[in-house]
Amino acid sequence: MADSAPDALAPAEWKVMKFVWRRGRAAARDVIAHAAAAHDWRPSTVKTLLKRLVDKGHLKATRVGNSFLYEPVESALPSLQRAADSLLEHAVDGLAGPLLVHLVKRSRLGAEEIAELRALLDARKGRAR
Amino acid sequence: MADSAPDALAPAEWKVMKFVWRRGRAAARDVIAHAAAAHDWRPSTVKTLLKRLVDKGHLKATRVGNSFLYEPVESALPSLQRAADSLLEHAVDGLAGPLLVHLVKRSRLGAEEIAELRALLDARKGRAR
DNA sequence: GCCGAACGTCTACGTTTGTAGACGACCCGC
DNA sequence: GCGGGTCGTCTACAAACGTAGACGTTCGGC
Repeated sequence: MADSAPDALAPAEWKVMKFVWRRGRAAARDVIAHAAAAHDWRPSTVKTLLKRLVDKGHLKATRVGNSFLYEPVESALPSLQRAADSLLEHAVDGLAGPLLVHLVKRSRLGAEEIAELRALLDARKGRAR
Repeated sequence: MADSAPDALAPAEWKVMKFVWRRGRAAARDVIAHAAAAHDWRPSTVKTLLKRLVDKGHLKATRVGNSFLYEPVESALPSLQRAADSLLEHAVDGLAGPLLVHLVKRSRLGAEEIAELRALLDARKGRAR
């Protein structure tokens, strides 16, 4: 059974993870500085979140000197996909379509991504369902 | 101003709302029966959730006899869209694309919806961003 | 007109989340 | 070698969530 999917992220945890994912890895001080500016969080708040994220298995902490270097255990995509899956589970009836339309409208997509999605839809077309 | 978006739904609340959305409206007894079968919830649990949903403004309760008839204040789509928006906010970097790809793969779409999405992507194509 | 079944409300309690202070350990510069 | 600053841990507490029992009210059937 292995460890499989870690616990889902709470909103405040997403914010921390998002920062660490962007950096690749970060020291507490970086996260603290960012969170102070972006969310007006006190250092203690960030420390607590970092610890919880390590406990939950989302971050790996490697000792460096007197402190830790935090890095994501997995890339952002799997977590996003799991969140997306649970979103889809909530889509009643035939709302998956309108929901996708909404998402596409709201997304900033590059030309390549648009092409990829089009290709995917074309492949789906024949054997829809 | 006005009342605007109600609070976000918690996981257990989504389950209740999903049922009510499908029915259009429902009496407590219907929800209780469904939840007992689907989630093994005690009647009290469902009653509490129904009350919280009414308090949060997701359900409207109209007295009918000795009980209430519950119906959604808004259709499922707006709630789903709000959930989708918060999902997109978590999408770091250029992950919106892969995320959409994942969603399209996981979704059961009809031919018409596929056509609509394709048209949308075509329109996006030129002035991709 | 009374009784039982069903309904909604109140209360409860453990867990998770958001937010944060206190404190002891430790490393680096002087 | 010492002191100051930084780090992580422990503790705290309110609010939200998940789950549920107790209870008073009330509607419908007999």
